[in-house]
Amino acid sequence: MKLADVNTEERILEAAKKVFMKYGLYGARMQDIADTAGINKALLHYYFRNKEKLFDHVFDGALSKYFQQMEVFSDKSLPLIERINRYIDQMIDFLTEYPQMSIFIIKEISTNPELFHDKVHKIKNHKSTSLIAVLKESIELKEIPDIDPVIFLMNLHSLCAYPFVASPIFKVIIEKSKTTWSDPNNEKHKQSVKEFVAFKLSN
Amino acid sequence: MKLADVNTEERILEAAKKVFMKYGLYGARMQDIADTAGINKALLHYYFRNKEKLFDHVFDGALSKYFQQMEVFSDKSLPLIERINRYIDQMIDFLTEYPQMSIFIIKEISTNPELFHDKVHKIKNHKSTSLIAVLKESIELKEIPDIDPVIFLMNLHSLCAYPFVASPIFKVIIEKSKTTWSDPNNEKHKQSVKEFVAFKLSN
DNA sequence: TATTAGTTTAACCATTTGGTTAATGCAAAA
DNA sequence: TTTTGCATTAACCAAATGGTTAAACTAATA
Repeated sequence: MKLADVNTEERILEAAKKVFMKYGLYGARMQDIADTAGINKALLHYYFRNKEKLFDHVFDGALSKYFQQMEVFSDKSLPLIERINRYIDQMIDFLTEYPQMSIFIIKEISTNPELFHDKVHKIKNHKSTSLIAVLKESIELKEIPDIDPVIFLMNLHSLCAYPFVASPIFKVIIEKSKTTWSDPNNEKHKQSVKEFVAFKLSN
Repeated sequence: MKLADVNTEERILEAAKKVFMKYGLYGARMQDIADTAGINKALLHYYFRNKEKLFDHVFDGALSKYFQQMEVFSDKSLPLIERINRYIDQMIDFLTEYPQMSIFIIKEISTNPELFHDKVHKIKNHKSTSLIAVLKESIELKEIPDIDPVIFLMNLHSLCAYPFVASPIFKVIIEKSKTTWSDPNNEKHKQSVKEFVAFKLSN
């Protein structure tokens, strides 16, 4: 394969990301993707065969990157709270760079829940589950208070991700309340999540 | 207008809700909506003129209901923490009844951010802003600690809404961690959010 | 019973859609 | 230079799409 090929394929993928992220699988138009990539529409089929396969490619990549942010939970060289704080830093930085990523995943899961179930089992580096196991273990060892690991996990994810997901709603609320608010405020965001962690996990 | 008319219009709206919530404005098909409602497709145009107007009707309704959950923030007969706790109870109950509601709003905002900006200014019962004002006032009166009202608001909404938004992701994580988790767990959810509030707002 | 007004239907329309096909272009190898 | 294999293009296709139209239906009124 020549350099031009790599270029065309990548251009298609970048364009597809943009269009699928905005319109979803069913709302996106192949001609739009071709226009965005600056290529002839037939090339989409030449390189990716059909709309669904192109979407799969994009969605699988997004899922993979998303779950990668949770791998730090398995890093046994770090104490528990440090792993969680690393996750907070990492996830918030990741979502700052790709603000639409969470929304995209959530959107498509909402439309095709069964499909998601299949896909997520194909992700090999699936370390997202380990936080619950690690929390359970630490609870048994009395290193942390007896909390509900599932609730903690949900709260942690919620605090990290939802401000990005609901960003336009918050902007309007803030605007209407005549509050000045500089955007982005990652350090404040990270700090507030870490405070929550400290509150829940300190003896 | 006869009863049959009210019936047809309502049937269309219920069907449109289902289809728009799943596929969004651009992914939804008018024939699908008609099939779901059990009517002839031309009736969609007879009653709602075109796809966009039908969508507007559904989306405006959703937005309105969503923001209604925040009206309790303005209830001056209640102390601050009670208002917030009422909001927590209310919002979580609301999202339990309409689990797709947040996702729907977030999805459509993500696709059409400008449109949302216009629409949200038309909502009359717009009391969502008042929590920030109330928090500021209470901070000045030294009734609560000096917190960042915007961060607090974002965290509050995050903790309430995101578990519903990301429900399929959590289900997979929980399943993979071999944890038993009974669904729905509203009381635990509410309690954990209220604990957060108490943590942030107690002197 | 005939008329009227509103509701519903089936057929139709122009455009769009995802995908196919054959010809052409391009670069590398023989 | 010719051949080969891959990449790209423009035209095409059948079906789907949102929307329109006129006829038929229905119930209420005169």
